[in-house]
Amino acid sequence: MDETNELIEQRSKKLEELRAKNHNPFTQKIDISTCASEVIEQYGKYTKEELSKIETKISIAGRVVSYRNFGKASFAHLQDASGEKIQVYFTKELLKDKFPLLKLIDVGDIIGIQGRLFRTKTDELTVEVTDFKILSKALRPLPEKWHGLKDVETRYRQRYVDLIVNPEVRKTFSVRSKIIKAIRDFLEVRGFIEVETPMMHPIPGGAAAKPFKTHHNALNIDLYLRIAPELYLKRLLVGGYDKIFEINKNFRNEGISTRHNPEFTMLEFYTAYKDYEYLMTFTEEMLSYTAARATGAVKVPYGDTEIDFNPPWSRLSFTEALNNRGVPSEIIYDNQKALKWVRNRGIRIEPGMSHGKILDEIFSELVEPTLIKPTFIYDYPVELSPLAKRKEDNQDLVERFELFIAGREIANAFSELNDPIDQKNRFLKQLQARQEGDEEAHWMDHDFVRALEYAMPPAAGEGIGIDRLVMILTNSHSIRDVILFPQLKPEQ
RNA sequence: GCGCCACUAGCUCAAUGGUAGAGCAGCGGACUCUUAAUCCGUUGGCUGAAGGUUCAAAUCCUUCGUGGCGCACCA
Repeated sequence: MDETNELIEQRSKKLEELRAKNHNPFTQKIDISTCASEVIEQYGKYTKEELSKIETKISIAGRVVSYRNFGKASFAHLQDASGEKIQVYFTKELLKDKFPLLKLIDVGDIIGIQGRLFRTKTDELTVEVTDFKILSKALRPLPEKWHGLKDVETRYRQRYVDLIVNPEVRKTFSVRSKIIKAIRDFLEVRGFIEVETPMMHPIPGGAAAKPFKTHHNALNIDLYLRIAPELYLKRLLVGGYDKIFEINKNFRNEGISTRHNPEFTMLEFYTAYKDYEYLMTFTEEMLSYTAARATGAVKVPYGDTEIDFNPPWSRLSFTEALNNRGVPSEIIYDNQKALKWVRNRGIRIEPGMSHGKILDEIFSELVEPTLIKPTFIYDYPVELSPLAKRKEDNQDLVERFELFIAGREIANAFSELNDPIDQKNRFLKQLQARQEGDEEAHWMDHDFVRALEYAMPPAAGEGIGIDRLVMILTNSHSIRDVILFPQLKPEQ
C-alpha cells in the first residue's frame, strides 16, 4: 500500500514544482457557479451561433479525466459530482503566463476553471477557459481510459477508483438511493413513522441467525449486533404507534456469497389492525411504485429475462407450490413419508429436523429457483415461524407469506403473533431446539413476552431485503455490486 | 468450511519449459478544434509469496495469501 513507483514520484515532483511556484496543490475553497449536468441542460440546446451571442460565463470544478495537448492549446474533460463530463479548452492566447502551468496537470487532478461556453468544430459544448486553478493534485494515476478498471478485487477494495472510472457503478448507487427514497416516500405518505431501534441487543432476536458478539466495557455485559429489529418494533406497537418502519442494517455471522454480506440493509414495517393479506396488496403497490420511481419502468430487465412488477402477482400457498412441483400431498402431512421421499431424492436434511423444516428444504430445492416473476407464497408451517400468528382454521399453519423474485426471497411478512402465552410457548420450543443443537433457533426474550402481556394490537409486519431488491432493480448479479464497501478480507 | 478457476508494468492483456512483451498511461520533443488525437523518441517488471523439480520455470509440482464462481449456511 505504501509502494512508490515512478508514476507517483513524477507526480510528486509536479506537486513540489507547484508549491515552488506558489500554487497550493491542495487549495481549500473555490466559488463555482454550476455543475456539468446543469451546463449541459442549460446550454446544450443552443447552437454555435446562439452561444456566441449570449452571456455564458461559468465557473466549475471537477476531475480531469482526459487531456489532449496541442502545443499552444489543450483540451480536457472534467467530470464532476453530477456524473457528467464537460469538455474544456485551454489556449495560450487567453491564459498567457499561466498556460505553462498546464504542464503540471495530470489526468486525475481536480481543478477549477472559469470560462465561456462555445461549440467546437465537431459541435461539442465546451468551456473556453479564461482562468484555472489546481484544487487537488492526484499522486496516483487513474486506470486506463479505454479499458477502465476491471479487476473486481480492486473495484471492491478501492471503490473510490471504481466510482471515478466506471459510470455504471455510480448509476447503480444512484438507483439504490432512489429506491430507498421511493420506499420512504411511499410509507410516509401512508402515515408511517420512521424509527430507530438498537443495533446492540442483549438478546439477539427476531430472526433465526448467528449473531456477532461484542462487549460493553462499562456495563461489563456481552451484546450482540442485531440480526433483526423485529422485537423492538413490535414493542413500539405495544407502546401505541400503529404504523412504523425502520430501514437499517442487520448483521449476521454467516457465510459470504453473491447473495450474502455480513451486514445488509433491511426494511421492516408494521401496521396495526391489518393482516398478511392486506400486506400482499400493499407490497405489490409499494414495489411497483418503487420500480417505476427508481428505474423509470415497471418492467425491468434481469439477466436473460424481464421482471414485471405490474400487479397483481401470483399467489400460491406453500403446499400448492410444493404440489405444483410434483411433491405429493401425503408427504406434506406425513413426517415419515416426507423423510423417505427426501432421502430418495438426495435432498440434504439433518437429523432432528422438524417436519416443517424438511418441507422448507424441499421448497428451497424444488420451488424457490422456479419463482422468477414476483410470486407470493403463503401459509407456512408453524414451526418455521415462531413469531407469526396461527391461522384460525388451521393451527398448524401461520398467516405468513414470502415474496420471491428471480428465484430469491425478497420479502417475508406475517400477521404478528400477539398472544403472549402462545409466544412464550413458542420461545420455549425454540429454546428446546437450541439445546438440541440448533444454533439458529430463537432465544427466549422475557421482556418481549412481558410487552405482549400489556396487549399488542393485531398487526401485520413485513421485512424486505433492500440489497436484494436493489440487485433486481439494477440488474446486478452480486450483492457486492449494490453495497459500496462489501466485506472483504483485509489486504496483506 | 469444501471444490474449481484466476493472480504478469499504473491500467487492460500477450508470452504453454528456452532472452518477459504489446496497447494505453508516463517521460522528452513537434503541433491552436482534439475527443481511444496524431507523429518521432523513450523509461518502466523479485511474473501474488515461499519452497521444490529441471541445464533452464511466468509456464510443471507443493504449501500459503487474496479474489471470483459454485456448493454448504442463510436473507
